[in-house]
Amino acid sequence: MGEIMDVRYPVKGLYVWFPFGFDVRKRTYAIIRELLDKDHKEALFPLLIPETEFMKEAEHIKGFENEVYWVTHGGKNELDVKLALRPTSETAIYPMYKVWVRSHADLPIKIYQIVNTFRYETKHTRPLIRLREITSFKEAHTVHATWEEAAKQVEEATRIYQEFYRRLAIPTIVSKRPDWDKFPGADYTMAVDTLMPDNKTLQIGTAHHLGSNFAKTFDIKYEDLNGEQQYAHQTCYGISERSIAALISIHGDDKGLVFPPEVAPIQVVVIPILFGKSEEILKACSDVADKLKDKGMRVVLDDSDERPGAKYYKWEMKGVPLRVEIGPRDLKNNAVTIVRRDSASKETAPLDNIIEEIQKRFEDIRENLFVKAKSSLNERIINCGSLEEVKEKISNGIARIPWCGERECGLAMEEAVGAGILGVPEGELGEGAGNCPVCNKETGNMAIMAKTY
RNA sequence: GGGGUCGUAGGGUAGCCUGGUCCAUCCUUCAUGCUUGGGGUGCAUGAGACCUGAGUUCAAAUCUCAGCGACCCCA
Repeated sequence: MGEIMDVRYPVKGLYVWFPFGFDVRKRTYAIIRELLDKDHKEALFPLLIPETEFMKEAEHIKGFENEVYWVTHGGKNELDVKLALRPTSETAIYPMYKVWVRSHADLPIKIYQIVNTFRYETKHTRPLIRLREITSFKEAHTVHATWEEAAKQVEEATRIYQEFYRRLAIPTIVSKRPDWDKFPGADYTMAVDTLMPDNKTLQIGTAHHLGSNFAKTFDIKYEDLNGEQQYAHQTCYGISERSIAALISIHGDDKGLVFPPEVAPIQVVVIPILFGKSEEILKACSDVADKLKDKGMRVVLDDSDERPGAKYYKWEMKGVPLRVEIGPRDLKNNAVTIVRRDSASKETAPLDNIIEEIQKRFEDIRENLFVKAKSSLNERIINCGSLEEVKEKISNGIARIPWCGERECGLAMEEAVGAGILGVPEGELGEGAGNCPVCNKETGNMAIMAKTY
């Protein structure tokens, strides 16, 4: 973490991206952009939202009004209409959607933006996870003709997010949030969670079906094929720098950062092993570095005069996926020594074939990181038969337990355990057989519970 | 929401209880030179700090109050 953010900024909940961390952010967000750009357009809406728009949707207001920052003055003059710093952009975007949407031919609209948002968090703030300025909020807002199309888009959103996280080698669980935990103003919320090393889950993506709730308050209507005015149906879905919190925490180890090659600011470090002065070895090292750079790899040649061991620690801490060492022994064999950050394995590879040797390992590393993280997550999903058992084991991971789906039962479960219900996960994880621990009704739904960030 | 602990160089700390011995300790870091070189080389020299404000006092890193900030526990 010390490499990524500077936590010394003198305002609570605001942090500074170091250039190194920003580099990781840039490469991470390039992936989400790549995935979204296939089917979305990127746009940019204002940071300031007039109170008159912000206060239109009752549920939405209830959900956010306690954490809104207000701009009340322009210079010394008090503003007639206060301006909110967006806590999220529905109320900035939807007045424009009202203007933009006229006919069924205008639909669907799929727009995203990557912006900062502000929330006056009263709980403990932490870098990348709970912020007063979310610096990297990727929010998408879509408009559709029908509820069903919007529902499909929510599915598409969670699919995109899972693909995104797979690229980062982060395993995820997708579940439908319980009704009491959905986005304010939504019909329902799908959430993407992952499990952190301390056994708490981190919500790293959400997708909300807004129905026509916002369309009604913001008067977003289209003329259908029959010439009738219809309310539009909407979705929104978001990802933040929590994705980077997960990236760092899940792969990192006691030696420091570990990055999948795709997002690593430095992918290869070349370290010469010198005895006395050796032009020959330095030359071989810079040749290798140049060769890799020509292939577009991000390479550093560390020819500083620290001892090799000191360099190893330094670059390991920075999460460089591969280290290439060249010493007299290697040179004699026309070879290099390649050390992997993810597995610490030390291998000898032929110098002539260096590019392929490196590329092959990049792919292995991403795969290995994902497999490792996935099995670590799976090992910490604990099947439980009773609430007592959940309570006992919840600090060891994610508890899986039957739940009838009723609100009263769910709230009672959360109360009894002192942890949240994430929801009923998609796929096998959410399917099973048993009895709800509260009402004892038979059910095929398995809920997951966890301590959350 | 409630309770608690804390703030000393870039990072980690000693000193605070019992005010003066402190132009503030040690480790790390950084700079320079020599030395060294397949997992944190050694030596020398040097650089760098008492969160902010008010108060008590002859005297404040140390005591009091407030602000800002950090961390922990409980709901």
